[in-house]
Amino acid sequence: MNIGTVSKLSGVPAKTIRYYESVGLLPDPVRSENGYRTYGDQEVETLKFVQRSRKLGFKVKDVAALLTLWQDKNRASGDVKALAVSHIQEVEERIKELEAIRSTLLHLVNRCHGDDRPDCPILEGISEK
Amino acid sequence: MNIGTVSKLSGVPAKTIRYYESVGLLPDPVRSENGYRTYGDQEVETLKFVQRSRKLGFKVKDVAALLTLWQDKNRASGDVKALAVSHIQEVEERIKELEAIRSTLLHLVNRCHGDDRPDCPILEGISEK
DNA sequence: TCTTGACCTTCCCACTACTGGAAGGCTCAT
DNA sequence: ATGAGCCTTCCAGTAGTGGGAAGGTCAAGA
Repeated sequence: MNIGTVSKLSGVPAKTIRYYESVGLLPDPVRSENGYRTYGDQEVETLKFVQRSRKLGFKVKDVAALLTLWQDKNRASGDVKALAVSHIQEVEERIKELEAIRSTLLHLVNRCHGDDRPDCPILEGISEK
Repeated sequence: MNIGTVSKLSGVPAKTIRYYESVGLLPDPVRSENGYRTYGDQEVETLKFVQRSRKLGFKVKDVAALLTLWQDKNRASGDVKALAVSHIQEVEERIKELEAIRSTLLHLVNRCHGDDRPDCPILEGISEK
């Protein structure tokens, strides 16, 4: 399988696969005689795992850790849980920040008539706060 | 006022002020004979405005637009409102994404005993999903 | 056989919004 | 004169791609 095929099967763009390889998330693949990267079914699964981890918001470095644990049959599930719990906390913090932003913006927007007049509580709110 | 003073008064790091200048968010300041950037009280206010806009999650390009509107005494408040409303929508979308992530992770974490055993529903959940 | 198109390769630039550091100049106090 | 603490510019790096150039490879059709 060449990189294009793996890309289609896994849903990860070829560019991104090469990037993951360059930062050490994926091992250097076997090359065929013409220099093309060659992959098997296993790599498709690995990439799917990476893709899903990324979609859950894990950073590439965290994914590297998860991947190691995933492939380690003697792993301790506590290690994985610790990673996930810490990530949940980050996500929750981010949600709180965004909700505070949302609330402030909604407050400002609701007081702005939003027509052709220059009077604007939004700008005033930002500049006086 | 030199850049260090403006930085202290506005809360924006000197490095960041130079960066804002380099990307055109701020105009080139007057330079004194020795080449130092020279600022007045107005610039402190501008930087505070920028700082607060950024904390509300507006991108630098959006801040540039807000800044223009802020300084335009003939602006239409509708223009500002449109920017803010569009930003609120982005924020709300991001919140929804993060909440979905949070919910998935919580679900996985709750099913993981998290001890020394290798059995791990989190990794299984990510790889099978 | 030649050519076209679809692959693949590496390399570099751009993006966001800074942040850090190096190397050097200026000012003021001691 | 020397040192601290400013200031200057420029370079590089962060995360995770996207885009594109320049070139090699391969399979199929005229």
